[in-house]
This record gives sequence, structure tokens and C-alpha cells, in this order.
Amino acid sequence: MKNVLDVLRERGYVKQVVFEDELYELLGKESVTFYTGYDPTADSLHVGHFVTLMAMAHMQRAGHRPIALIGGGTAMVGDPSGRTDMRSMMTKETILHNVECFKKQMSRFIDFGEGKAMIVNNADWLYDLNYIDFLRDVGACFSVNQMLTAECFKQRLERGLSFLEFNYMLMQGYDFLELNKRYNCVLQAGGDDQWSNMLAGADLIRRKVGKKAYALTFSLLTTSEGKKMGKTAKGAVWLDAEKTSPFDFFQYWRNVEDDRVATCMKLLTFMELDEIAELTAYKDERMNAAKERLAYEVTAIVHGKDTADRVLKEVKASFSLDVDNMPTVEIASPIGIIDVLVKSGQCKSNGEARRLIEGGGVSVNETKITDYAWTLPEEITSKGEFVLHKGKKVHLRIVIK
RNA sequence: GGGAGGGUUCCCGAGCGGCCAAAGGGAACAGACUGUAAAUCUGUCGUCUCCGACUUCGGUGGUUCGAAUCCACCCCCUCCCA
Repeated sequence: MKNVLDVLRERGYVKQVVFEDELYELLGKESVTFYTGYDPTADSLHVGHFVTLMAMAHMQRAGHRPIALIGGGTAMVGDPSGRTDMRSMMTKETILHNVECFKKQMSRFIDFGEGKAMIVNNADWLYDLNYIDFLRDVGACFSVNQMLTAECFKQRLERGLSFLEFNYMLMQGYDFLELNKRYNCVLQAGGDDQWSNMLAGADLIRRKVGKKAYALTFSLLTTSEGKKMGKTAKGAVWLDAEKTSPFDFFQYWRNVEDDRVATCMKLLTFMELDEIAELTAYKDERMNAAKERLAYEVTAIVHGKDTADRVLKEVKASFSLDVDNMPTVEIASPIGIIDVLVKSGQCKSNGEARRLIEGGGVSVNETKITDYAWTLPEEITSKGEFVLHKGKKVHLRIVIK
């Protein structure tokens, strides 16, 4: 069987590796227990987490044992990595709620069957730590001088860093040590922004128990301009269907930039590499087929095949104006066009709707609406439904209740 | 604890008594061009009963005909000294 590190490299997951050759050998000869941590800072996982979950899934398929660590304890401290300001503190209740949400979502991607994988919460060992004991035991192993040179604190050293957050690194390091002791976990994987935190843990294990530990970071999903992917007008792209509808989720991937398609396919689907190469070899409108495939595959993994099938049908109907199968929104007795736009959720306020119409972005049944005082004519109200277009990407069937 | 500088609309960031719903950039949405792409150009981007009105510039109270702009107190942040 292929070494999983090769698989991950080919697909473009791997960014940095500690003791690369040794780790490669280890992964090639035995089942390795590894972990990736997720801080429950929201009530749903998002696209950024998804990349690492996929990497975990690949590793699990290669026979290794993943531990999904949910940072119920570390979330109480807040990770300063990549942040320009302090995170707002979350209450224990919120964190607890988020932990539950994460657990539910993760089981869709990772098989948590007996002995195959585990899900643990670092609150189990962090909440009850004794300050003095912890300082003597773990704090003594860290050099402030060294910590200050870490990349993850650089930005914050210019803008301010609280002692609370400064301790995050120790917490994460301690997690790795704890997992190493409890489950013989020898590898930590995670987003590249976690590099210094991961090294801290590997170092701590070496110093405390004299064993080798490894770290591996994954590339973050970025746009061609290097910005983090997964943000839209409505905020992050969530994996929770309630927060980002499967339709919107699908459309997000359907609309990625051309030169991101191959990357996304490699990182977010299980598609074979040669198939990906084939599909993305074009530089013209044939890319659209690849994008549709990407969107379908990702949606199927996140929301299930049935949902992906349904959404694909809806999307196709929507763009080919096949009224019977288009996404439909029911609204109660709309008066004018502004009312329709707001009630259907396409505009946040009347003013926004008005401006959109003035800008020429709205059509009803193929007729562009130019007057915001426009009201539904008799032939539409008697029929009880019509097609609403917002821009060229939103096509809805509106049914009047 | 002492001294200095700050908190502005989604983000960055101007403004420093009226001409401010507040420059500029980014993000976003829409229009043109296209391939439901990128780049480019254009428009919009607080709310409303929209040629007018209303609510915003950390909080609370003042001064003033009039405050994001001045004063007082409070909260938060940064830097220097201890």
C-alpha cells in the first residue's frame, strides 16, 4: 500500500513536516495514532476545518488511527495564532454547546467505530489542572525567549498579547503530551497556522517522557490572491445545513475561481488524481463541468449523496429556468416587488431592494423591473406564482401563499 | 502606579465645532464584457412612509443655536517608565 504521506503530498495537503524521513518510515510500517485539534469557537465547523477533516479521513483510510480533539478547555483560553486582536471570551455554557455540535458533525466524516478513531475533549484534563503543579511540571519546560520568536505571536507582539493567550501554546503542548501518555499518540496534524503550537507539544513530549513525537501541517485553502477561502457576504461557509444551506454550499464551490478547481478537488474530495487532471485541463468554458463536479462531490461528502443529487437538480433547473424543479420560496401576500425581494430573503431591507432594482438587477418572468413601485399584475396573482431573478446567479420560483 | 497615544459605519482607515450618513481602500452586491471564472470598467453599499425624515462615530452626562469633532467622569486598548 502507498505511504499515506505520499498520498497527502500528491494531493497538496502537506505544508510542513517534522522529522520527515522518520515519520515517513513510521507511517509506512505501522498504524499510527495521530490527532488534530479543533477549538469550539462556533456552533458549527466550517470549510477551514473541513480540509483537515479530509486529511484525517485519508489517513484513516490508510490504516492510521485519528483522534479528533475538541478544545473545550483551550477554547477557554483562546488561540492567538493568526489573530490581530484578542478573541472575545466565551462562557463555559457556549463552549459546551459548541462541543456537542462539533461532535455531531465530525462523525459524518470520520468513522468513530470501535478502535478506529476517537473523539476527546481536552476539558477533561485541562479544567482541573492545578496552577502551581502545572507551572512546575510544564511551565518549566518552556522558554519565554523561544516562545517570543514563534511566528504565531509575531503579529500580536506588535499589537498586544494578553498573558492568558500567551499560555495557549502551553495548553496545546500539554494536550499532545496527555494524548501521548493516554493513547500513545505520536503525531499531531493541523492547519499550518498551528505549526509553532505543534512543535511546542512535540518538544514537550521529548522533554517529559523522552519519546519522539511528530508534527505535520496542512496547507490552508486560499484564493489565488492568498486570502483564506470560505468567507462570503453572509459570513463563513458552514458545514451545518441550517447555517449554510446545501444549495448555497453547492453554489459556493460551483463558483470558485478557475485556477482553484484542481486544488479544491484534491483537498476536498476523494476523486482520483488522474480524473482531476483530466477534468481541469481546460482553460475555457469546459471548466464549468469540472466546477459542477467539484460542487457535487463536496456537497455529497458534507451533506450526503441524496442531498447533493437534489441540489444538483435544483441548480440545473434554476439556471435552465425549468420552473417545476427550481428552488421555491413561499411568501405571504406580497404587494410590490420590494416586498417580494425582502420577504424572499434576497434583500435585507427595503432600501437595499430599492437600490437593487434601480441598479437593474431584478427581473420577474424574464422582464426586467425598473420601477421599484412595480406591483404584481393580475395575471401573476391569479396564477399564484412567478419566477424571480436577482442578478444572473439567483433564480427562484416564488409561490404566493 | 507615572507618562503618552487611541476607540469612527462589515474590515482597514481619514475626519477633529456647521459644507458629515461621515474621504480613501478592501470585502460584498448589481450592470457591461464572459464561461454561474478571472481581469477590467461602471453603479450601489445606516434605516425609513426615500427629492424629505430618522438613528449612528466606546459609554454616560455637560458646553453650544449646532458636536464624531470641545469639557467631565467611566469602560476598553496600545506604547514608554516602574
